[in-house]
Amino acid sequence: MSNPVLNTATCNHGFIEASCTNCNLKGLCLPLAMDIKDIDRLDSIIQRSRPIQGGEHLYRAGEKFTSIYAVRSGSIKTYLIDDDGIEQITGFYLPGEILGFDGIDTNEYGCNVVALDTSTVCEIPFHRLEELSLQIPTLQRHFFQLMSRQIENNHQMLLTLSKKNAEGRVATLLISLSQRYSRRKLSPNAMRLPMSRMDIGNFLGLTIETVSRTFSRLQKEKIIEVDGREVLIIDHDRLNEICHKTR
Amino acid sequence: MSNPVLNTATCNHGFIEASCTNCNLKGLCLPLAMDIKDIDRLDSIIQRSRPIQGGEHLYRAGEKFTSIYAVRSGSIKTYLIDDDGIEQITGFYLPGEILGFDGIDTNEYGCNVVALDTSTVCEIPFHRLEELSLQIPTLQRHFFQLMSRQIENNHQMLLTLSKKNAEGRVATLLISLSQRYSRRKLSPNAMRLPMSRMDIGNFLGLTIETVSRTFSRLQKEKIIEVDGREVLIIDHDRLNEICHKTR
DNA sequence: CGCCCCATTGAGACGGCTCAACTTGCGTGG
DNA sequence: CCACGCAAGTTGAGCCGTCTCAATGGGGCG
Repeated sequence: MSNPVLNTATCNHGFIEASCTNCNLKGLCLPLAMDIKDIDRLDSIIQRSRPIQGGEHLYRAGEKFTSIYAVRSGSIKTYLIDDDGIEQITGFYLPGEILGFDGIDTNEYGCNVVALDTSTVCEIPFHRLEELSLQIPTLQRHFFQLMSRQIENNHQMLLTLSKKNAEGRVATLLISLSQRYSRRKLSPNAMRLPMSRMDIGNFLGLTIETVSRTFSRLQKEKIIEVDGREVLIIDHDRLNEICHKTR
Repeated sequence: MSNPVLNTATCNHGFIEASCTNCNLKGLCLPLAMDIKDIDRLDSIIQRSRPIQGGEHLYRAGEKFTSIYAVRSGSIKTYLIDDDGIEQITGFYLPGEILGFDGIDTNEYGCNVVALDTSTVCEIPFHRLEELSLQIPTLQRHFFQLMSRQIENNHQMLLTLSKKNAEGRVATLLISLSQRYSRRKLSPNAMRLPMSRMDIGNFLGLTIETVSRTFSRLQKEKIIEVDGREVLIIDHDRLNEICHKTR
């Protein structure tokens, strides 16, 4: 179970022993493109905690904003709750991805954050990150870039929700997940979805029935193979085309 | 025509004479909550240019990212173009609002930006703003906050597109515009829409016909009065309720 | 074994889209 | 000054994709 690379490993989610320097996500995550000695400074402010169980909340909308988080293992969703109880999932986060930016403005978290699987996260106290960003220009730059990327992703999502039909939306999600898996050197064609049909439907503005029917249709057309949460992408090219299907 | 407050005024869009210190948008815009001497430092890197005509582009997606922009007068829209030519308006920007954040990540602008009316903008070269942010902690903080706010706005927009019906979407846009007008001490109940029905439909994921019918219905129910682009909000409370109408 | 939850599938309803006709306002040119 | 064309908006009729409601299937767990 213990990782031979890490000399103080205590469990298979690797929290106590972790450091950015030997983290295999450092090429994706916050330390991207930083000097070794700067990574050590960043490392010293990062806190790693015990794993979060699936269904457990990391924090909720309205709580005082203190930290941003990097996903270390597992998977996480963020969601809004409207005045009258309508929920909207605003994103799924996989290892190496960073969340919590939406709390900076009001000093309260804007989203609810819950683990989909058993997950571990790195907590980065924002005020210390801010101080460090004043001292390390590449960190400040990188932080701006991460927020900018989130804005771009949201813009793409607006287009998806506004212009695409059910097939286009589902295909777009699958391609996005596939790309994010392959960035982590995992297979781009075989994946286990971390979220339920309910979550997919909520995220994409569809009912679970429509999501289910769409999966079935894509399977019948031999573009994907689906077995519950296991998805195989058979025909990547056609799936890419379907991403652009409009209403 | 010339503004008596500004001693070198040359036109009613006020570009050459402008400075943050005497700008009546400073309470909304980038200088928010900055010291006077820091505002002067910010001011010194900001460039003001000639007015942009309605329909004229400020920049296009793919061009090299150099600056962010604050709207000084008029109104501006940003939009994406998909691989196969589908356009999605990603935002409308009114005086005091800031755009261009989406270019930081890739060092290319992500959106196309075009003026809806004759407009003026303040151009803020990003690399100089970055340098200044390292020296002025409140500026760095404020910059983070502005990007965070954009992320939060986008999340709200995802909810709107994913969960609301046509009435809910149109009402949400009207309330948003109303709030932004009143922040500028303008009437929250009487406004002239800067964008066409086409733009509204594109932004909200509806056809122009549906937008038009929705305006007509809201008018028949005496919630608003519409005359082309002139809109009066008659019953603010009911319009607020309609914002939450789901599919 | 039986219960519950999640997913799938089918049948019918409905909101928004498509297509088309008509109106209105505005700029151009006779 | 009016005639004309053009762009933008409104309104109506019919269609289609997704939702709603309901029944069924399958896997995990007490």
